[in-house]
Parts: sequence; C-alpha cells; structure tokens
Amino acid sequence: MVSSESSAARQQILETALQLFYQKGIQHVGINEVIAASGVAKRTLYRHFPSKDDLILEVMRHQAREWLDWFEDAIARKGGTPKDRLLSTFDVLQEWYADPSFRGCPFINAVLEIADAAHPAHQVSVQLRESVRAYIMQLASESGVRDPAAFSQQYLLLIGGASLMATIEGKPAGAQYAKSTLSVLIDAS
Amino acid sequence: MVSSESSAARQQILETALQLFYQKGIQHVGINEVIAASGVAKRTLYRHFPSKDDLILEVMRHQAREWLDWFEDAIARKGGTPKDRLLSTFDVLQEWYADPSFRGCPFINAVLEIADAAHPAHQVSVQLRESVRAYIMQLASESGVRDPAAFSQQYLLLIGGASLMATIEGKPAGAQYAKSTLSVLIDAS
DNA sequence: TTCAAGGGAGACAGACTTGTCTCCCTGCTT
DNA sequence: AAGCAGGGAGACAAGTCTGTCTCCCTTGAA
Repeated sequence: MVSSESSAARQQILETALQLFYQKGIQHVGINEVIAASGVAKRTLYRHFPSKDDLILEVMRHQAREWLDWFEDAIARKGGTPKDRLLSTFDVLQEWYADPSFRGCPFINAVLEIADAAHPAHQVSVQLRESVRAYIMQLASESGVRDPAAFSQQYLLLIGGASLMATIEGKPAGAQYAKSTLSVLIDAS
Repeated sequence: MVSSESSAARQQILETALQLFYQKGIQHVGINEVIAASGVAKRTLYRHFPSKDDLILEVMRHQAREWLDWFEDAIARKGGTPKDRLLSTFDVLQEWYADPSFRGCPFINAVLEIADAAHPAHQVSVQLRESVRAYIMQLASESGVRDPAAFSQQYLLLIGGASLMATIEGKPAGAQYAKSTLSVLIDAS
C-alpha cells in the first residue's frame, strides 16, 4: 500500500497547485483548474486534501520549507565573513526579484490575499519570517552586532520593504537600498 | 439637476464600500453587500459605477487622497525641525497600526488582493507611494541629508516593512524599529 | 485468480458572484 | 400642474465556485 503522504498523485497536485497559486494568486485559481493542470480527478484531489483550505495550507508549508532551504543555501554559497553574508542576502534577493517569473513574495501574497489572521496559512508566513529572523540574528551575533535581536527585527523591515517594492513598483533594485541601509546599521553598531 | 459627482447616494456608496473593503478585503465583499449596507438600490450603484472594478478604483482614489491628507497633517501637527518631523512619521504610523480597527495598509492590501499590475487600482497605490516618497525627500532635503533621493527610497522600504510587520505579526512596534533605523540613516549621512 | 484500493472523467447540487431588468414611488423643474 | 430624472426593492440571467457523487478502469497483493 502506497502511503498517502508520498503518493505520486498527491505530489503532482501539490506542485501544480504551487505553480498556479503563485502565478495567478490563490483566490484566482479554482479547484477545477488545479485538477485540469494536474491531470488528476477531482475525487483524487479531495481524497488527499479534504478542502481547498487544506490544500492551500499544505502548499504553503511545502513552499516555506523549499524557500528557506533555497535562501540559506544561496547565502552559504556566497561565503565570506558573517558580515559579508548578511550583506549578500540582498544580492540573493535581488536576483530573485529580477527573475521574469517573480510575482511577489508568495508568503506576503498569501497573507494579504487570505486576509484572515486566523487562517492556518497565515501562521505559515509568520513562522517563516520568524525562521528568517532567527537565522539573521545568528549571523548578526557572529558579526559582532551590538543588539542582534533588535537588528534582526530591523532586517525584517528591510526584507519586507524590498519585497514589497519589487512587487508594487516592479523595482528589484529596492534590494540595493536595503543592502546599503543594512550596511549603515552594521557599521553604526 | 444634481451633479452625478456629488450625489448623496454616490457619496454614501463610496464611503460604505470603503469601510467594507477595508474591513473584509475587497474580494470578500460583494456588490449585494455594498448596496445592503448603503441602503441603496443596485440600479443606483450601477448608475454611478459601471462595474465593480470602477467602484474599486474610485474607492481607492478617494482613500488615497484622504490618507495622504491625514498623514501630512499629522506630521505637521507634530512640529519641530525637519529631522524631528521625519522621525515622528513613525510615531504617527505606530498610532495608526495600534488602532483596534487597523487591518493593514489598505493600499498594500489592495495591490496584493488584486494581484494584477495592470489594474488601475494598482496604479493608485504606486502613485500614493510616489507622493509619500516626494514628501519625505523634501523633508530630507531640509534636514541636510546628503542624498535625499536615495534616502527617500530607503524610507519607502521602512514604511512598507513596518506596515507589513503590523499586518502580518500584528506588531505596531515595528514602527519603532523603523524609527531607530531612520535615525541611524540620518546621522550617518 | 480474485478483489480491494487508487485513480480518471465528469455529472450534479447548492451556494455564491456580477450585472440587467422591471415596477413603483418621490421630489424637483419647468 | 405635469412630467421626468433619481432612487428603492428585488426578480432574474448567466456565470462562477466548492464539494459530492457515480461509473469505470488499472494495478498490485493475497
């Protein structure tokens, strides 16, 4: 018996839904579109995901794991001192923002599309931001920043602001403003 | 003959829709709910606004004018030197974030709910951010900041980031992180 | 070989949505 | 006084959506 967690159909649905949700926005993609693009029966989708909200939640969890892995790997690959790596996070982000398929940060998008802090998918975004903050706080400690906790909160402002600028104005270069701001913050501490 | 621009029914629809759109999210409010809450006939709404998209656009324009007036007035009332006023912008914003009726920045919400950069309402948000940036750049010039243009872009990151933090984590105090960051930026220039 | 589970295709119900339409009433203008 | 524009109430059409259902096929295990 194939575990329902690792079913090929389940994976197919998850990855197709992830693409569609990101490209068109969660609310603008119906279940019928997901099953058509997955080549899967509606009955099959509802066997694995009891409701659309469950599907959204699983998609967001999957995407959060993948994004955090990608982000930390990309920064590790840049190498250098902890301070170098802190600054290079915004180079990594700028490359992301400039990608033609970039349609905004999916976690910010999800929170504001869902517009319901009680929705479990909202918590996925909150937890992801907390993971990023903890990771940055660690790098800040290694860099000798005076108050790593406060610094990591300021970092969250900058990453959110840069993602927003990339989404609203379509300006990936917002990441460079964030980078220069971060540099000033580090040097001042 | 009453001008269709200043009709009482039109104003009623506009203000009711503004409230509902903000409280529940644009996509989660139907035309039927707007007319029920406005005490207006459906025919009347469609006489003034040919489609829901037109209504959304007019609501956003109205809200953008009101918000910018409120923001500039609140800062002017704080008084002090240009540098004082730059810093007090985030005190003003924090009061807004901490208000029980705060449900996120309506312009960020709208952009991400609509998820379509070609939608006219998206441009309203872009233009509002540009107005804020120009206003901040002026204050920065008066404060003797070295590069007011770059500074104003960094400001946009901070205001966006703080609004996002207030929305996602429900932490109005993000504004204080933004204020301290801004202070460092000013002193370093 | 038999049979149960997973899956594809799609009909269907029920509850939404936007936008058009009719019917009737009130109040202003000429 | 008369008539017309603006407006309230709501039926209706045509479309959307989610979630349930039936029917049939395939595959793998006992």
